[in-house]
Amino acid sequence: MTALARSAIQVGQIIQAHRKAQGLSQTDLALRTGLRQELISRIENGHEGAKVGTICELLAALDLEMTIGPRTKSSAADIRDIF
Amino acid sequence: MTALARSAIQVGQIIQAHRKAQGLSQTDLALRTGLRQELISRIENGHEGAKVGTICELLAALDLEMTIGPRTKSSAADIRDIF
DNA sequence: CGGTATTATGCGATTTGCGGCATAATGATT
DNA sequence: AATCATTATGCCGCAAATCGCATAATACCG
Repeated sequence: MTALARSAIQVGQIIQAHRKAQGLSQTDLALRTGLRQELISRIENGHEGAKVGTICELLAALDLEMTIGPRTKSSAADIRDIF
Repeated sequence: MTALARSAIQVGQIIQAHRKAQGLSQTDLALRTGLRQELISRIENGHEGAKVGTICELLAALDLEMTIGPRTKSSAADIRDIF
């Protein structure tokens, strides 16, 4: 459900996965965000230098959010360790 | 422990909080990352257009990581709901 | 196969990030 | 208050992101 994003490549993959899961085209996302389809394409393919603001807009349009916390190896397996 | 970051401003606040918590100055962080103190200052103050790569470097230097998932209201309280 | 939607890519133009340096503003310590 | 550490700001220059448009490549469907 919640995915790790330590690089731009991972960010792109996550965005693409959720966009597809919601049945949206890059153009749809572009219309929602005011960005351009070409840019979204590049970002989904791991564009290293995308801006934070741009990413946030995309995430918001996809009803996603970003969280920041201490580094962990896995993401779901050791939730148990919290308790 | 893990904080929500829906905007560049929040990203900056989180970075600043963790930097201080680790007893580091902006200059210290700059040395670790190869970035400049001035840039870190601007990012901590919510620089909208910072690059994703730059943010990732800062997070890594602070032993933090970013995760992306569906939007939720609270962050810790309803972890219980997962089970 | 043919046509259409979707995604990827190249390019010129404009905007903007970031390096780099200087310095102002703020904060802490004595 | 004076000094020193830390953080914030302004400006220049270069590199790069984004725009905007065109179009190629690919996938989808009848």
